[in-house]
Amino acid sequence: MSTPVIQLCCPPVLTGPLSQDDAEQLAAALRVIADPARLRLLGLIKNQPDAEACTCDLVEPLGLSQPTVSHHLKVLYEAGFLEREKRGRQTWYRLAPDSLGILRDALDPNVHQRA
Amino acid sequence: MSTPVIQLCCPPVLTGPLSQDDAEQLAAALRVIADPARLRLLGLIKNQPDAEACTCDLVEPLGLSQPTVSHHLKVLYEAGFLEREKRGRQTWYRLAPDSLGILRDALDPNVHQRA
DNA sequence: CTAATTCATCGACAGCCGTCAATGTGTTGG
DNA sequence: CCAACACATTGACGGCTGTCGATGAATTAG
Repeated sequence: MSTPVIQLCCPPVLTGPLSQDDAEQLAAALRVIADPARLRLLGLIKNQPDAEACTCDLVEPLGLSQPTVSHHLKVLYEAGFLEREKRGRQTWYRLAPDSLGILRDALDPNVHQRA
Repeated sequence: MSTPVIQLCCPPVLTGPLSQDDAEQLAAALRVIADPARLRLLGLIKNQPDAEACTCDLVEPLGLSQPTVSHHLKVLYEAGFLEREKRGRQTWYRLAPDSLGILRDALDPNVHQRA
């Protein structure tokens, strides 16, 4: 029932004028990672042993309350940037493959081809 | 006196845990383009004759008021995504070279190298 | 069964931001 | 000069969202 913002959502920005719908979808995806806490979460998880982390590993490094960390993890998960797996009483998060890559490609690969 | 958000601002997200400052700078840059109107502006300007446009060319395609368009152009300009030139009574905007490229590179070029 | 642990959810608050109408500033045309 | 034009700025409003404390739900340990 989640709403994967990152999923075939992102036409290139500069190859042509964006439609209103395309622009809104891409903006929504960008808004998810346009937050310091969420950017740090991605880096923290990626550089953990086995490239995965449970919530408790992330609260202290971020310096935010546990509910706030949980909130950010949910936003990232529902947008498709993270995968989630419950093991016992903890929840483990991993990076979803290629989610950032889709966004990166939307920021036009052909920036060097000047007009 | 502007504050060019895009200028050596963006360490890669995934190569290591981001510091609080780095995360805030990158988030600030992303927040500038995490808006449908501003994304559409970039595409509109780029695909105009000579890849430049004055404000009056952009108001109607965007479907927003002239003050709002002016506001978005100012945000994009001050962040370093647009160049500005006054000619007579109109103001012309062009894409700043490689501004999007810097952001794109910050979204980790090595997404495919899994852990 | 009970207590402790881990995480998610809820409700509330404050600050940020996109939007517009109204107005101001500078430039061109007659 | 004066009127018209192009654009920027101001002030105000409404909605969104990041944050937290308090609480709830699920799992494990004893």
